[in-house]
Amino acid sequence: MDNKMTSSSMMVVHGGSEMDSLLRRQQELVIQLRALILPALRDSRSAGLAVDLFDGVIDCINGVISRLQSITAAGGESAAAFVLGDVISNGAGEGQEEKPVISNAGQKRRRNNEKRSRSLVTIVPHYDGHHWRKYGQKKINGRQHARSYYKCAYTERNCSATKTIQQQEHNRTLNCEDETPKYIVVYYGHHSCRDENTRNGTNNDPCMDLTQSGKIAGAATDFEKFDQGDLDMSSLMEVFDNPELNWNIIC
DNA sequence: TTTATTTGACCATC
DNA sequence: GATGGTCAAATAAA
Repeated sequence: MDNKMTSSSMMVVHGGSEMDSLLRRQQELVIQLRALILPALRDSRSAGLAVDLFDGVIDCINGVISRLQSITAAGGESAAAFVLGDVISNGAGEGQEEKPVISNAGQKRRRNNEKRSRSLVTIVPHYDGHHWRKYGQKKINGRQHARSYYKCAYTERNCSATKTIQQQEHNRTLNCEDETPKYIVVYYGHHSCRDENTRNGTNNDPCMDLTQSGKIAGAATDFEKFDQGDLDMSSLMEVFDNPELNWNIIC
């Protein structure tokens, strides 16, 4: 995937911050690959398996980053300032500081950022293997595009997972000159509906049912763009190598 | 008729 | 008071 990765393991001892950046880069690439592959998986079982695998890889990377942080902190070396599990640190928070919410009182309150699981930038924000229902849209102060709010379509299963999608603004000063719209997707909470199916020993995950519903939050148009038949690695690499797609996450 | 989306209002937090 | 997150009625689409 990235040739730079092959030599990264040699930098652990003396290059903590460099290792950080390499790991972050690896994590970004995995997340991008996840966003690319999931739309092409028509079979819901395959999509579910792919989500599990990708999440497992991402979690492993997070674990390594966490270990590395603790090592560099103990050694007095300044670790790179990034948020674990958050690919686009600072940017994903929309300028908000990560402050814990103390009170649980009241139905409507600002989101508890501690619930945030992960975030990413993708050109296919609706394809993450889950079935979402849009429940709101808000114009965010200082933002060109409105933010959309989604929750898991299976809230009757006590699934509390939510996500927000916001189109990323063009920033030509930072080498983002392509016209392909990108979206910042921030995930919150946890898919308990998925756990339920896992416990039952089935793969019939309603969250993963990408093919049966044609109304997955604006998915149809995006799916047509990316459903080009079976994937093969050579063509996949061509996509990544395509400068027009500009796979840089942090712009 | 059912289901999903839109949108204004409400509420919590800053 | 400003802002962001959520609710719920109205509306649109299948």
